Amino acid sequence: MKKRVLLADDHAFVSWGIAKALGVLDDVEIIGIVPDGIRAIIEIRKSKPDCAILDHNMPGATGLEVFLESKRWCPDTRFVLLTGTATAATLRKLVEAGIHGICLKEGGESEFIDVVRRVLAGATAVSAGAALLMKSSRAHVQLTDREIAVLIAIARGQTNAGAAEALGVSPKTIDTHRTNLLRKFEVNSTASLLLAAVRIGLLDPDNIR
Amino acid sequence: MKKRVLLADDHAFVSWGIAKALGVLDDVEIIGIVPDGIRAIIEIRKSKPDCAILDHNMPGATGLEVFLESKRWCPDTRFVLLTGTATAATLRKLVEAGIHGICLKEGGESEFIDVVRRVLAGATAVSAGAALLMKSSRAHVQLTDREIAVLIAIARGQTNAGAAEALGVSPKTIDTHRTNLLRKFEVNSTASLLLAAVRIGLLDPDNIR
DNA sequence: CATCACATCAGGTAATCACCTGATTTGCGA
DNA sequence: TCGCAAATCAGGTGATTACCTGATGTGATG
Repeated sequence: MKKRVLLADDHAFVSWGIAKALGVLDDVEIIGIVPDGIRAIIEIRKSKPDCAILDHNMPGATGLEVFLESKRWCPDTRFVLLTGTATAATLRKLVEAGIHGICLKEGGESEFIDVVRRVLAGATAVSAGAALLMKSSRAHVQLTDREIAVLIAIARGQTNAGAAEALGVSPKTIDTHRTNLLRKFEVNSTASLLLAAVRIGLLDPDNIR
Repeated sequence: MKKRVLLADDHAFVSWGIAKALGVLDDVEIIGIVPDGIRAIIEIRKSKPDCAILDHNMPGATGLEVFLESKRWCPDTRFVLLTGTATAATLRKLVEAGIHGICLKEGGESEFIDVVRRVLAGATAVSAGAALLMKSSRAHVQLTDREIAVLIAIARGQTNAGAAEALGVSPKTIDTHRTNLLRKFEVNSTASLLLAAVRIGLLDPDNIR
């Protein structure tokens, strides 16, 4: 009985490469290839594959989102994230969420095959590059829920007053959070604050509003 | 005589896929694979390949930069850009600079092979997806040199006064440029301005300072 | 040569931010 | 129960931004 594997990557070229790479594993059968997060969630829930290979940056939903949603419906499916652009923060979230395998595209195809093989065998596997990235990244800024909410409001172009109304608090509260954010990020303007938040993967410029 | 081809992509997994895809072309020989823009420039200049396949987002130098630098030394080398993340503005710059082939990773491997084949035959080729992206992108904001300089100063966290000193003009001039930038981007805060600039690929959050 | 975009700068006003001290409440873990 | 972090808010001050009108010089373009 072959392992049924689903691929999700918005770059068809990469999907093709993944399929080609998995060709060397003779107990693997590709049962589907989808180009975005939404279809990944739908397809995983429908076909309940033994394993899903997910990209992180996809239209519709990120690999992390696909995993969090899908594991509730398919607890037996094993998940491998294969990404080229994830930040250390994202990788940590994935590990905390209990993903089975992580692999960077920086690593070659043999590293990837190795991770998939181990995950299919029931283990968890993190490629060397991904492990290094998580370890080496400097202590990242830790924000509270409220601070993140304020950050997003600011990213939307809201003033203190606007954000206050949106969050149902006093403008002075927003002011406090804003000042705390500036302190945490060690910057001196809201403009730099947003740039710093984008840099560490906390904000996605394409995904505001 | 086989065509000598060089690959440049920071994701070894993708390079592997490219090499695998090019395997179907029996007149192609991969003479090297490099993981960043700097080494791409060095290697192209040294080995003068018949063709170079370049990623756009690489450490060291972008595909565009590699092309601009390399074509001066190797006018006979043909260049193909294969990217997953380029903005329409970047693609337009590449076309203007006279690159021979452009292909998106969204397209499958057959599309890529097709582009490479045509470029090797002496033609120029732009994949369907890339052509669509360049056409469909909304009229992008056109900034003057000075506005870009001010934008970068702001991104560095400078105030009007600081930027004025850095650029050797009056703070009032910075104020004017800033206001014009807000108008051009149709936003109402400097914070949103920077986010918008990042979104269209004008600012790289990882590359400030 | 007239026009137009670009860059420069001034003066002014209202809004907003940046930063401070200080205080209260809530909930969680030692 | 004793902190302690998080979230809430006030009052205040000075810096900075946002936006306006208007002016000048310059270089390109038709």
